[in-house]
Amino acid sequence: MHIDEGTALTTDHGRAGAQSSGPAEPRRRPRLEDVASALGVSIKTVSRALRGDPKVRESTRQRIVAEADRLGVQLNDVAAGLRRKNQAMTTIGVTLGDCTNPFFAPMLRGIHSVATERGYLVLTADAQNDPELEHRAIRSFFAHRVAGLIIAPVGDDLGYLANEAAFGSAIVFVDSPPPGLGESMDSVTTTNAASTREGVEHLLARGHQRIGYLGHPRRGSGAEERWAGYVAALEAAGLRVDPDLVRDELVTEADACRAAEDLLETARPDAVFVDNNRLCTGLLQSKAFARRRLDVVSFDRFELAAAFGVSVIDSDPYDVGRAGAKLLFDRLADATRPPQRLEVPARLVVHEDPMY
Amino acid sequence: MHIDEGTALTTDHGRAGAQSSGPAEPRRRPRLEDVASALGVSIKTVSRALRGDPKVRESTRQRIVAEADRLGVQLNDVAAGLRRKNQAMTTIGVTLGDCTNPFFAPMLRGIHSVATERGYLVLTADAQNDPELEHRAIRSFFAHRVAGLIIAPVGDDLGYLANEAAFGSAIVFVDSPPPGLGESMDSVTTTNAASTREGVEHLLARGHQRIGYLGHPRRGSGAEERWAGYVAALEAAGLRVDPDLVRDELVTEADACRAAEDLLETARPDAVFVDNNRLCTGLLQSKAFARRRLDVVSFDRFELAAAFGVSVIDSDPYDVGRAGAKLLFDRLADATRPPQRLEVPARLVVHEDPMY
DNA sequence: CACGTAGGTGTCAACGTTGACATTAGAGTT
DNA sequence: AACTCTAATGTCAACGTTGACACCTACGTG
Repeated sequence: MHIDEGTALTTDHGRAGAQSSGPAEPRRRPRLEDVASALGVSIKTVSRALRGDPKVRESTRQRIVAEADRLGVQLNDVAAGLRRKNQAMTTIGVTLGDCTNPFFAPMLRGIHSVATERGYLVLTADAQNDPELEHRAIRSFFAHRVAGLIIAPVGDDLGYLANEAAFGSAIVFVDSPPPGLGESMDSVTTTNAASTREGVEHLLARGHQRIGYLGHPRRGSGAEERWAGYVAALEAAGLRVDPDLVRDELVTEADACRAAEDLLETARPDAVFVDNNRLCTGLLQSKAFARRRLDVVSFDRFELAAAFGVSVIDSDPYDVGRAGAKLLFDRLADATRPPQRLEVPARLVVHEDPMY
Repeated sequence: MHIDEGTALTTDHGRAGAQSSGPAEPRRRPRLEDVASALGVSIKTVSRALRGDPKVRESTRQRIVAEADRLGVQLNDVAAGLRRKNQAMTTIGVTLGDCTNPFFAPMLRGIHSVATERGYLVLTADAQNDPELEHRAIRSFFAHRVAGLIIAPVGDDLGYLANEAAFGSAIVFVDSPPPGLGESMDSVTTTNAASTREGVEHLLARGHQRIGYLGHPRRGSGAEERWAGYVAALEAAGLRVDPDLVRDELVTEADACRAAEDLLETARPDAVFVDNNRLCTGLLQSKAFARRRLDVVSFDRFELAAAFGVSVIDSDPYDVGRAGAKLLFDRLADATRPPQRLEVPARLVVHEDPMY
């Protein structure tokens, strides 16, 4: 690629030695100094002007901004980062246990929205449900000197983070509280137990007595709390938990699909509560469900729940994301305040089967 | 800030100076120098050892790695970035037109997978279908000195990127070719026309003649090509395009839902082709569809397509992501090669309505 | 008029790392 | 013994920015 004079646009600041044989020598990015020398001011003044420091005469500021625009000069965040306390970049890291979970996309959007407001960028990592990948991603994030971290954890011991927090990095957990870190960190979870109970009570109120349960492993992600909500609802209604109606330790959609075939065939529930959206979509894809549609309540929203008439317990993931990000920036602003544990309320969204 | 001797590591890192009045003074992160002085070698040697430079005696390397581990020293990517050509970080940026589109999550995973292999991190931005946000995100990315950029564009003139490419940044477009940049950049798209034609022919083969069309605006995202595929299939079958069967300029799910109500009620198609997944989920949520389920083929996969018996044209987004990321790193490795336009083949995945 | 004050601007030395080049020690060669 | 060669290590000056602090001017104020 040969860069000819016309490429310039904002202006041409071609590096003179045009007869250089080799091709594609990339141009050097313009820096503060280019503006400074063009205008006969110091680099420092340019720096100040571009960052909106008020200690610059308005007329100077305008000249500088104009020239910077003309040259296409933009502050180098990397260099600026190096100068900051802790060398922190204006970047936050987000690790997702599984980025294809439909819960996470809107959550990420919530995080983005807050980060953008504050002028931060978002690094993402997809742990693919593997604690080892999660750990590696987090290490990389710190090597990049993120200002903070939002973690939807998959590992069950993140003790190694305690270290990092001591270096001034803010850390917030979303979706599930900090495994292996006691109460010492900020987190955003949702009303797992109460909302599950509400969901199961909804099914009871519709006259169902035999309510199946599909759940993921009890550790992490509030699975215990959701289970507790299920138990509580049944007990309050004077019903016993029937182990035949329960399938847990399910992880993938395929697990849930298989479990659903089995559950619906053998235990014949009137209705089913599902502990998260991934498992619910598994259920919906089972032949047994297609044959005999029954009332379902799922934790977590998913696309098309309405079209299936599946009621969901929706802990608005966008809000979870925003709340998590806000918590992060608050902690960044004040490292001393006590750890916060936020609970975003989840609400039951009832959907009727559109096919009656 | 007072750095005390015991700063050590993975273990108990009580910040000793307990009597310090102000709380939470973060410790200083250990650096190469800490290892160097602990071992009586130069910083440079530590740098070499930690980066795997072979010009270090094996025994020295081991001592250094061990000590670095003990102290929790990790290379500072920010500082290293500053030293690199173009000050590029080991980071790539990804802008998504709409991060909640189910197409993008697996694509992002594909990008992550390649980036991780190469030791790069991924910055994401969500343009929310707003060209202005897209532009701002891209500017921020460059301020952070990303090595390269993967763009699923929403804006219809990204001419401002030409500049950046000249500074040595690699840029790849996914999903839709570079608007306003001619043929000058790498891109990954899919077989829009051919696969659409295949999808429509599938509907024709099932005996349908009146095939509705729901589509998004013709500019961008291969909408034109998809439309062309629809037209070609009909014409090949000796059918005319009936304008009553076509609804386009649809953007949101709600648009599609409304359009579907109208289309199904008034024009009474036998089957429908939908131009993307977002619109398809809109269709599926319409009352008209719930009442009268008909054969549907949609471009782009979405969760639960199988459960609805909707056939999809699946341009495996994971592969698109991987291909895009590979293109990016290839360009980073060789800026001079001619721009590549990759087409990932999309294949028709037929699903039968599970309810018969 | 000496003196403080505030508003602009500049100088200098970092930040943590690495490229270029210098140095040293030891082994091998004549 | 004088030499070359190589492997291993070190020194120094960047990279582009900003914090700390110095300076200079103009403008009160007593």
